[in-house]
Amino acid sequence: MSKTLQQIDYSKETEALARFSKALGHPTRLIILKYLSNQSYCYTGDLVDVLPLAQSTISQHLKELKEAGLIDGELKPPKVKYCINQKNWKKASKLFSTIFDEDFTDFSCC
Amino acid sequence: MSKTLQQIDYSKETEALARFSKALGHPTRLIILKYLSNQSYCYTGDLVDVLPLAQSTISQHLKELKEAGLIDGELKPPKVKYCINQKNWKKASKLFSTIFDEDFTDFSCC
DNA sequence: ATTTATTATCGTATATTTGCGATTAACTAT
DNA sequence: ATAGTTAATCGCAAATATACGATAATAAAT
Repeated sequence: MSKTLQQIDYSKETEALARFSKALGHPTRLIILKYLSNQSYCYTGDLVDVLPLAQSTISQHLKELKEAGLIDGELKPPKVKYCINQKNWKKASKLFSTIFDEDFTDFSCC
Repeated sequence: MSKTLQQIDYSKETEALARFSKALGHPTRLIILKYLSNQSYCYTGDLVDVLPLAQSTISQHLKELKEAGLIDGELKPPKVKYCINQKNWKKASKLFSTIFDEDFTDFSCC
């Protein structure tokens, strides 16, 4: 009686929220986003100067944030200028709001 | 010139937010939390009935949510009654709010 | 003491993530 | 054309995550 599996069809919203959450699920990436918000934009090299991680590692984290849609990269040769993707950031914000809404989970319980 | 590494000392808040995010970073766990919020509580078996996943897999996801502090489990032999951990849920809510605050990232950019 | 019901844990396989150094690619400037 | 600067990608290793079936644990009820 194996409960076959793979693919479960999650809703678009669930998929999206999981994606965003996963991207936020590493301290380094949170630091990057925080830095990015303070500076409004930054280059890869700025982060390499700030973080005690190899350039390749930081580049990888940036890639993940970009693939999750949370940041954009713009070519400014020979640099790359990163900034937060406002559209998706708002989308993420809304999705997290629904989760943490009062009536999502305000129960007397256990 | 290796940028030694491991351990980076992230702030408590960053660690906590990463932890919560990671726990939310899988669709199945979001479904579980959603279910849990609709029912206010549930047993493992309820989820096994609902989700197309093996009992052991679901138990594992519950464990992760529990270890992240997002849910509590109470023994009601032979069942286990799960519910959302309101205290940590609020904590998570606040942490995510700080991230998605207006002034965290509302810039003209790129 | 045995059986039943429920759930956690173990062992395993596979996939993904995280990190590194080395290399390549892209574009400037000489 | 060559050299310089910056960042992405490749290849690798180690750790973690995700799924499963099988087994163990827990407590109730017979």
